[in-house]
Amino acid sequence: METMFEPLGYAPAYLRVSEAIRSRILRRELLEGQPLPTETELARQFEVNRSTVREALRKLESNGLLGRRRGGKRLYVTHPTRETIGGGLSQALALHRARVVDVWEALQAVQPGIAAAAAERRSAEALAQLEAAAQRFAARKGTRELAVGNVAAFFDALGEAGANPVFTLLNEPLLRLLKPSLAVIIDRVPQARARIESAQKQIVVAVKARDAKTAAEWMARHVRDFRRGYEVAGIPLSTEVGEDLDVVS
Amino acid sequence: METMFEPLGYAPAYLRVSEAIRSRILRRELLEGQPLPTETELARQFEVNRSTVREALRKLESNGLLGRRRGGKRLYVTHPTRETIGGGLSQALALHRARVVDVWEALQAVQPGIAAAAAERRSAEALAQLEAAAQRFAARKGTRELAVGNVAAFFDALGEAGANPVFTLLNEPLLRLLKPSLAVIIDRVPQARARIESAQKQIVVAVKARDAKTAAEWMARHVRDFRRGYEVAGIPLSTEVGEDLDVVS
DNA sequence: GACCATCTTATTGTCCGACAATCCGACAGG
DNA sequence: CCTGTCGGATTGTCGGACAATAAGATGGTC
Repeated sequence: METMFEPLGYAPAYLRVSEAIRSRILRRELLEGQPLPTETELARQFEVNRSTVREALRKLESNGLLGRRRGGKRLYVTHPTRETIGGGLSQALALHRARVVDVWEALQAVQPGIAAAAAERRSAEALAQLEAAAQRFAARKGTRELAVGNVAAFFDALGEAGANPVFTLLNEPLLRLLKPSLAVIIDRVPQARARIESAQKQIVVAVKARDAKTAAEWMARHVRDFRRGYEVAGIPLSTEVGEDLDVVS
Repeated sequence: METMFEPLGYAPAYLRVSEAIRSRILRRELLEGQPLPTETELARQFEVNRSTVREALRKLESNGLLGRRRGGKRLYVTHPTRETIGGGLSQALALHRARVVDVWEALQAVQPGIAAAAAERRSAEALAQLEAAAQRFAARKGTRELAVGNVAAFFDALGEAGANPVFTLLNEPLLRLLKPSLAVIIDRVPQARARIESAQKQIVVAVKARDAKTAAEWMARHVRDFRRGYEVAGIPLSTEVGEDLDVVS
């Protein structure tokens, strides 16, 4: 027999509490930055034990809906940041055995669109950020790690310039996953830095001129270059992206 | 003054416990499907109180790294599902005030790539799934909600056919966010169903023929059609995608 | 042996009360 | 205005308790 009846949903108290808070945050009845009542107070209002409240809070905390100020004790209403999302998503992708070629393919699909959006809508400040990022990379100073960070910063700035939160949020996990292999490329492929630098320059010019088509084309070329980088560096495309096991909270 | 010193990091016990378990899951020392020791046992091993263990478990649970079987009591090691990720991401996008135009733009960027990947790599079963989804939509029966569900199922099947976990995971939240507005389109635009049906047919043909280029082109057209749908249906593109406030756990 | 009902035990969900560490805000002094 | 001090509030953690129920063992039936 097919499933005729759903199990009648009994939800444990800690879930109901976390749902209650979550829904008020989503409904914007609790605003970002606003401090949450103390645990004791919440326990009083929900008429449950403080331990139960704490379990609910831990859920919301790791969803990025609650957070605390640096070194602080109280919880504040927060919205999930790029980092929160990026951490969760890249963790999930690592577990699903995503390979560098998968991530690269996604990058190839997404980035030209992002570049186009950035060219169309970039503000003056966003453009400045983008130029700054490109220049920081072009300075060529610093370790491999720094260079990789600067590449990521360029993509981030571009995403930001597109003023599309979807792009901004999707960018982060992809870059995070590519970073390790990108570091290898920069190490092993002598001309990598120069090629990246020139691509960034072209993209900046196009974005500055609000030329979406050219921006997208250069970006497509740029991303294709990464793939050649993998080949030249001798990184098998089927390498699994490994989560770096860093703390995500 | 610039930040000269990092705060020396003290992590509360519940965080250290959850990190310890998380890292063993990511390292695949704990395998999917494997049952976790009981709370009491974990408390014994970590030498902390059971309440502390429980807080750690709640975190992992809402990260999708632990879950329980239907109606079950014990926790098992899990990998984050499409739904888990999709829930979190769409919630985040809703909070960041993503608008339908933002989501649409992302769809426009991603979907042609997905269609191309599907055409190149689709297995026989995946193709069958895709055809089934298209036929279910073409049947035209059922409510608006059912139709919307079938549209989403088509995109899902396509993502699956691409055999790229990145695409699979990115697809879900975008569709979830579009669903409500898509429902309005199907309601208000008489020719919507017919246009979707024909686009799906063309895409299926291209995927079947392993013709990546055509698949991508039709998909691009298909997505562009959605935008026209918004206009005809009188949905402002700047409408914020509203999270439906459904339980995500 | 395979299937089923029943019983026992183990485990989870929830509560209570307690206490040390420490963050917060106020307040006084240079 | 910055710095040092102080009391109170709040969090992190602990131990112990108990009801509800899922999981596993037991034994009977075909």
